[in-house]
Amino acid sequence: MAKNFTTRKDDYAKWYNELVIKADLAENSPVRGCMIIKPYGYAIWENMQYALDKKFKKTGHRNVYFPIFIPKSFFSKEASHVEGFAKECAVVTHYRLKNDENGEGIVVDESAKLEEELVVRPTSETIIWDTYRNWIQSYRDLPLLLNQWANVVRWEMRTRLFLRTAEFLWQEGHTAHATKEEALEETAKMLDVYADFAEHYMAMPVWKGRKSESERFAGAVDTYCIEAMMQDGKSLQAGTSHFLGQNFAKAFDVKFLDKQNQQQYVWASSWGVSTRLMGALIMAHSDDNGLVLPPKLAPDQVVIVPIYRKEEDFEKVNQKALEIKEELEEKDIRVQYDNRDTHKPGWKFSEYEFKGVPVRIAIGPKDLEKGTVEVARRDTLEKSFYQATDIGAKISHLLDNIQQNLYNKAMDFREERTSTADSWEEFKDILKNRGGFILAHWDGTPETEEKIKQATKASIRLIPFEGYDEPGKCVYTGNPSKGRVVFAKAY
RNA sequence: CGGGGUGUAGCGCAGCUUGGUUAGCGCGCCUGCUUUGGGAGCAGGAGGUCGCAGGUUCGAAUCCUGCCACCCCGACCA
Repeated sequence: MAKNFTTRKDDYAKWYNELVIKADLAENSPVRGCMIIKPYGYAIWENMQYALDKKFKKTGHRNVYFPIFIPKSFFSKEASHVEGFAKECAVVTHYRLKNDENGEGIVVDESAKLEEELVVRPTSETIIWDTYRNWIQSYRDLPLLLNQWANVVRWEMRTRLFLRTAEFLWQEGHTAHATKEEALEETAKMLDVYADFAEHYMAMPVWKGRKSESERFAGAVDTYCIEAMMQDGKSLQAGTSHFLGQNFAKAFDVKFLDKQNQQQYVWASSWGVSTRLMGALIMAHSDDNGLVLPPKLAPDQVVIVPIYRKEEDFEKVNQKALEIKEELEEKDIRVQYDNRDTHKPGWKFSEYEFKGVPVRIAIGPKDLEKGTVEVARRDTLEKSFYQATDIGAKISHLLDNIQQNLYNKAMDFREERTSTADSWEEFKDILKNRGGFILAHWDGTPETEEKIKQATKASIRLIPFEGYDEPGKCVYTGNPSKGRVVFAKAY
């Protein structure tokens, strides 16, 4: 049991904050709103990156890198895009510092003012589409399927580690296509990639759908998203994929000659996931004993702790532990053998439990006599003894089992906390007493959406692609509705 | 930017109301011995511009003024 650790029931927000700090994932930086991602947290992010990057490559994308600075004038070219991001942009205005003449230390050198101010990218559509103009002339240049891993800055008022920070890490895909159909297909395909990643790697079930007009990306024609339920019943947008139509092509004059020798504007998509996924991962599975990580993303899948009293015990235990480590590594299991004598076993147990290592193996003199090892799984906190023979296959199987169990648990939780509401009273009652997702009819107007949000703080998280399109009456106005949408309070 | 709160050792805090020896406590850290199957015990030790600046006073962590920083709750957002 972790010491001085807030429980979820006690204060969910505090539980999250403490978990991030105490599990050594990240900490606040000297710069307000920015975070320092620590080695353990970064290792998880690297595992996410690696898995996603493979999927991007497999679907035909290649990586590029565009500058962090964007000329201010680029931003004004797509009207709704500027409007969406203008309020949260950091701007570089000078390029030199100097010693203050009055001895007040280093100051900005006013004489070194930039001719054109540079915006620190909040997203890269503008600079990328300005460049695509030169890269695309013919239908033979299409499709152009590129992605970049980068940092972006959005000057947020209130921040929380991983969930919302002024600077965050992400990946942004930017694709160009000859036809609308192709661009739409790409938008849907990449959402599927995200959903697949969320479910199979993060062990986190997600809803797929489209955003309402008010939640749409600034500059997009349509925004698709995946939404996951956190353990407090709130929804977290885990990934977005945008159909940009010809908006950016027109703003940046990106045209190509088709087979009929006709000039046409290019069709576009963009899509991204960020370090926010770290927040999602933490809140999807962790418990009052600390972090719980799915084996596929855990930096260490197994930790081996040796138990001994005397030096001669250690030599024997150590030898066996090294054998087991090797057997596990042969099965491509990421394993850490912690034979430090600076910490006691009990301390190590607590430490790795708090850090969410999926499986712990303890080996002591008694195990050597019996030919066993003690195996503890983090997800259920169960301990059992395994015969040490063929340990690699057994643990490999156990890791698969844990991965699946985490998914099932998250899915059960989501199902249990998903309701349908057919009246306004019912809608309010569910939000107040149960929270979670509510499937309800909506008349399709931004006005109603806004009123519901004002009244309940719940917003439309997504409009499902399929399966919920039977007509009905809006839960708020009673006006005709084309189908149910998903309402929830959101991060 | 509105409302609330906090700045004292690496971290978490007490002390401030009612000014007065050398500023304390817990965790962590260092040394030694004993320990090691769920966060060890004992002994010794290191570590402080009390957020910053000014003022009141014989004397300020403590009282007064100004400033700064950070956190929480709102408005904005992936």
